Amino acid sequence: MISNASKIAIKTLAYLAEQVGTDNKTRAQELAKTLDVPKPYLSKILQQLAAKGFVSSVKGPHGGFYLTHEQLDSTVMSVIIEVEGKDRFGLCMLSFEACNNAQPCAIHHLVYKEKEALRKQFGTITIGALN
Amino acid sequence: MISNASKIAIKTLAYLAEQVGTDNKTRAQELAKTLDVPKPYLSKILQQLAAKGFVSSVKGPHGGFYLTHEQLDSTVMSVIIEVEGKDRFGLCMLSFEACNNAQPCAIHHLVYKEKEALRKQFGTITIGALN
DNA sequence: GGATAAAAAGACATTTTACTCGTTTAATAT
DNA sequence: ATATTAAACGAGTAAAATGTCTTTTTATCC
Repeated sequence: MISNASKIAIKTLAYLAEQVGTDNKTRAQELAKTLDVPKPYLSKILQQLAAKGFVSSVKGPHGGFYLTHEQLDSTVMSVIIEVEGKDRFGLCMLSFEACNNAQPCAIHHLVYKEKEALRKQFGTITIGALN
Repeated sequence: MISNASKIAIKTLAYLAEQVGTDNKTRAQELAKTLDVPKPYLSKILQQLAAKGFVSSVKGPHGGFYLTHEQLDSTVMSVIIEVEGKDRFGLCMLSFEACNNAQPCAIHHLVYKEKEALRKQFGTITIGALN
């Protein structure tokens, strides 16, 4: 229901959230091993997230990735949207432009409650609140 | 949340369901135009569905696609699974093998209710009950 | 300042999904 | 029977998602 890149992003940020306070940075190498995802792909995603301020990083010896307290407050939804470039949960499941309660697609009434609920959940929960 | 092929399949079957009783077959040409989807792609999907008995077809002049009364009873879920080859809604959103209430992933408790609800909706609703 | 460690950057490869096209097969009407 | 119509089949193309590799930059330690 979300892309692989989103999954990796969420897993990684959830893991880094647990490390906040320990004054530890975590290398991409280690993250990849711990989370069992390909390191180069993970790195690419982390770069994108770092560029947009969702995660912090330092280069060089003893460098790595970490989260500030402020970064714990990003919502999971904002992370997904950054990674995927769009809000899957806001779109009509059959891709009708103007699908709504008044002009519903064939499955609108079947799914809109759940879709809205997921949207609200992801829009409310923060990285820091995971786990 | 579902593939484009699934969307096309659902739209098409929903449309054909409306035609049941009129003794009309609908050509791929016409379906493509009405539903505004590429005809060759639609044809391919319909072939797959026809091979598995989700839709009926006749070749030649005045041929086309149609649904029998029995075919109205296929669930939307079974159509999605046929087209996509898997059940997206049954899988963990973070792709953890053994994700469940006892051993939840980082977002399990955030989404499992909605995921189960969608699964139930799609598993219950039939093509004939759409619209 | 030089060696080293680690992220950043960007080009490249693979896989999956989406979509197209040309030919064959089968049904119908005449 | 033959022409016509429309689905079936199969190969091929395009785009997006996924994943890899190499080089460059930056920070740190000595």
